[in-house]
Amino acid sequence: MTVPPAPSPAGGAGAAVPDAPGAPAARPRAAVMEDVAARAGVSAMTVSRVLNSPEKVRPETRARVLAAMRELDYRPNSAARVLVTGRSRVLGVVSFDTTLYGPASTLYGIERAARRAEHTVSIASLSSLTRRSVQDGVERLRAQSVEGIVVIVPHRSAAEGLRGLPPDFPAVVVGAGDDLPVPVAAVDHRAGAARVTRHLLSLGHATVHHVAGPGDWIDASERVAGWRAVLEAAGRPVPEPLPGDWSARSGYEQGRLLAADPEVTAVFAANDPMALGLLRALREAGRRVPEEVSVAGFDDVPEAPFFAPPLTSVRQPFGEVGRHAFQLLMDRIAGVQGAPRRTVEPELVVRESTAARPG
Amino acid sequence: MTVPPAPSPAGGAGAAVPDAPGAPAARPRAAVMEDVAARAGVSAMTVSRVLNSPEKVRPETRARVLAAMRELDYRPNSAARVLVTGRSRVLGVVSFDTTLYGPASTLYGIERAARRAEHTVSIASLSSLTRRSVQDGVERLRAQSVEGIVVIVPHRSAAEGLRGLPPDFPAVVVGAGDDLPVPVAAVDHRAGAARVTRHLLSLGHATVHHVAGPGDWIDASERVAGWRAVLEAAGRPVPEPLPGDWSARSGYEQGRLLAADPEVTAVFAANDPMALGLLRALREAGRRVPEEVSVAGFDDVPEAPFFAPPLTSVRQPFGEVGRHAFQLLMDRIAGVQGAPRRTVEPELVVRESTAARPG
DNA sequence: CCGCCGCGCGTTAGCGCAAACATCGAGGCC
DNA sequence: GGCCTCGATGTTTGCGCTAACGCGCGGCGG
Repeated sequence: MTVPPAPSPAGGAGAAVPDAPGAPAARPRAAVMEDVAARAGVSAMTVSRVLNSPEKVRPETRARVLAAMRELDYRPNSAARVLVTGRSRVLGVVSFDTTLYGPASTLYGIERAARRAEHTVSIASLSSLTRRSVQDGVERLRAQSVEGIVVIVPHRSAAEGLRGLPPDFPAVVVGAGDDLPVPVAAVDHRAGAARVTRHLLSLGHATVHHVAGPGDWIDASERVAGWRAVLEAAGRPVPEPLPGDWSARSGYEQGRLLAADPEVTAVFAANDPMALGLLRALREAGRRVPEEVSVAGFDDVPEAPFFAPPLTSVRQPFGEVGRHAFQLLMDRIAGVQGAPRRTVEPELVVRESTAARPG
Repeated sequence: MTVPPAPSPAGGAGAAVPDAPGAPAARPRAAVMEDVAARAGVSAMTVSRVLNSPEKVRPETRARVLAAMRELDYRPNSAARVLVTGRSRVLGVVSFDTTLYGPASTLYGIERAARRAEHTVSIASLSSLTRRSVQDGVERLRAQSVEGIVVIVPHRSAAEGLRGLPPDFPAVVVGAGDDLPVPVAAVDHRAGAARVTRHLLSLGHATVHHVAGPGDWIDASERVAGWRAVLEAAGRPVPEPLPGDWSARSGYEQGRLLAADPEVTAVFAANDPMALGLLRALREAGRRVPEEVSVAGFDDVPEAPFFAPPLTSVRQPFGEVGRHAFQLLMDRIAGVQGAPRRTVEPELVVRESTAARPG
């Protein structure tokens, strides 16, 4: 590819043409704006304009410049541009474990939204859930000159870690508490939990047991709150929620306890992996689902329809949350004040793991 | 030019002290090196040295400078630094769907390794698997001045999309074919598939059926190859592999076909979600696992031990692969030539979904 | 007592780009 | 037809930082 090496004897200048015909060439320095300008016979400023406000350049000139860019395989130096404009078009995402379905999906949604808006995403994952660790993650990203940050850490530590942030630094939180001075994009976990609990009650169950997520995760406590509210409103006994850690294993362990209690006819697990563990424990204990015990989860992971039995769950629109988070962040960067909250409703998906109460 | 607009009547200096006591303060411009220098009573160069080669600055001076930094909440402008040094300490990761367990885990491994080496990670996900799309992802990252790129796209399109890359651009591929001119970090899928196939044969099965991943995914074809090789070496019939798309649904659909065939006593699914679908199909068809049919998966997702029954699978050390990818990339950036290949062996994890052949 | 060395710090220059202003020619207007 | 406008391009400047070199001063050998 690429046209002749020498731009011109007159325009001499020529810094670096990619593939010199002669020798093996010791890494020809990448073309810069000046090189393009020389080749197109214009000034560097015109090249810059072609990039940033093409309508201000006569079509003919523009074409010459674009051709020169192509020929030299020119790519703008983002560092220089950021230095002078102060805008990096990069945003940071702080997350805990991007291996979990929820965070991974949200991250994915953010990234897609960012891509559409011609931004890129840098990530910082945390090795622990402490105030310090969150601060550190934010710091790592700020050091990279990101324009703003999305924090996907639905954990108390996020709120704490964010307190120190300068109030004008653009940050958005996904799914965290309501006492924060930053915009929040969230799923209404409380409504989702309420919905699934009501569903179970409507099937005739006297009450619903709950295997909760870790208490310091905000999602987890919201789900507990939604579940509890429905039980209380219905005047049903509220069993002590059993603590889990989101893992299938913890669901399994709590499931063994629950399976031993013949009173238990309906269990709501705070996420799908725990529900899966629960299903295994019940099966091992010889308690049939849903004939003897109904089980519901939360998240609606893609595999939920294939559990044994297919799992009733609450579908979280992670992609949408990601988009909202991105949009809130862009608004914030654009100078919109305040701490708005965009909440989306999750959807109950009823499958075969829940059924009428036995007897 | 330069030098303080108002260095000091006293120690006054102050370009931008974060919290001016007076008015609401219209966003006090962030402190720059010159501000720190003024406050510490040194030149900007000394401030720079404190950051980059502290041993060249007398401890006393260094302490003054550090104090000034803290007082001004100074943070170096990365764009300026990148502009002048040419090094960004950012690397890019191109991935397809970071929602899938494998890519997500690998990304996570890379990010952890990068963090330890004080690098950050930018991501670019692809909306489709085509040569163009991969090129585009790479391009987006290059435009951000990343120092190198890891491509987690174990798909034919990755190889194609990478061909156009300048040979000296640092790039590393995770788990893709061996005809690439770039370093590769991979799991030995072939060995893993062979291992699980041998395991099934050793249980007395006459042959092993296979639900494969999409043919254009390199992992998928490697697994087919490993499975096929073992069957052929053992002189067993090689059934036509059934095509899946990695999803539980596709495993389910192929499982319905397999369940209808009484000859089928052992099935190896190319990943765990498909194995899960398979399990459901067999269950629905009344074929018991493992008594009548043995099922094995690949990946060993954290939930696999809680499937019904707990799934025999092949554990992929994604974290290790991520670390290798990062290391290869760093070597490459440091100038190491060649296209080395770091392969890790996956491990067979036997659980209850596989058992001796019936009868 | 002179010259040399090297430590510790300062000065200069320039990375690549875009904002702000300058320039220049072609019309339009009365 | 002089003057003003306006569109298209050029020139200057500086974003914040670090590489490269310069300089003064104290110590040390002869």
